[in-house]
Amino acid sequence: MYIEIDFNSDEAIYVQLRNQIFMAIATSQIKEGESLPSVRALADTIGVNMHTVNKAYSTLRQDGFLKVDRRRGAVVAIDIDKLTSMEKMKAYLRPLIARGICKGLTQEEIKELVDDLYDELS
Amino acid sequence: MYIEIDFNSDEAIYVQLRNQIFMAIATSQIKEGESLPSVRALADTIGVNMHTVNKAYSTLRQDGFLKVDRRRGAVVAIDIDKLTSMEKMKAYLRPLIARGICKGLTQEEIKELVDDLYDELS
DNA sequence: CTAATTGTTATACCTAGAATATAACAACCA
DNA sequence: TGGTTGTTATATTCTAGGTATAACAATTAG
Repeated sequence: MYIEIDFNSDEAIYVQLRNQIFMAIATSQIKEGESLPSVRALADTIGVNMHTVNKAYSTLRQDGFLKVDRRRGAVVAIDIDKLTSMEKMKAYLRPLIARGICKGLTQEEIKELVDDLYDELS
Repeated sequence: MYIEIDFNSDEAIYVQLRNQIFMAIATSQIKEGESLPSVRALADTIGVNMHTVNKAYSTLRQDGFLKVDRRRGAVVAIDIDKLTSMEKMKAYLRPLIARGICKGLTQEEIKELVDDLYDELS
């Protein structure tokens, strides 16, 4: 798993980490049932504190992307709840779409971006 | 202009404010060339500090949504730069799409959400 | 059995950002 | 002239992010 953190970004490290894990799962670099590195190991390789990685893992567990097993560590286990996922996605999307409309982006242009990203990420 | 702030949200007030102004412009509640309330007036009506509103206005100006005129205040003036807008949108969208793919959302389902939101916001 | 590693929790500390509170400035307008 | 505009400056409080140790029970490897 290739993780790259931008320490000069205004985005929190644990958020960057979370997003990269999203992308790794989406692109099947990590698959359902496979284990992620231990919090200490990953923290060591990317050069951050153990608790920063733990926070990323904890939020991923809470949002239904991981399950933590004593013997296997953090295992990818997606909790599929389409209704909730759609609602969350809609809430996240709303201000972005509004921003795009203000900037004159058309419905088709935005959906082309979705197509591009969907291809890039799966 | 109807602004509603959730003081218990983990989202910064100036970000909520920015997003609601996006939505107000997208839905034509405020139109190109029209003025927004003064920083002091808006701060007073929603019950926050003047600088919080000023920060929202400043970022909107910097991102090309407003222009500030001494005599007319903050005026809606969209700086259209489609290439930059598309790139920004793509960067914002990427982790969201990745998250959706992980949760099993299909390309069509995501584009339906875009359709719904585009209708809702224009 | 022992030693090392696992996730987890707790505590303490530092820093940066968010928000508030005043205050002042020049420019504008009634 | 007096009030309002956007803007800037300074100071304070509070919270979140990140780091640093430390300890715990459970598991695993030697």
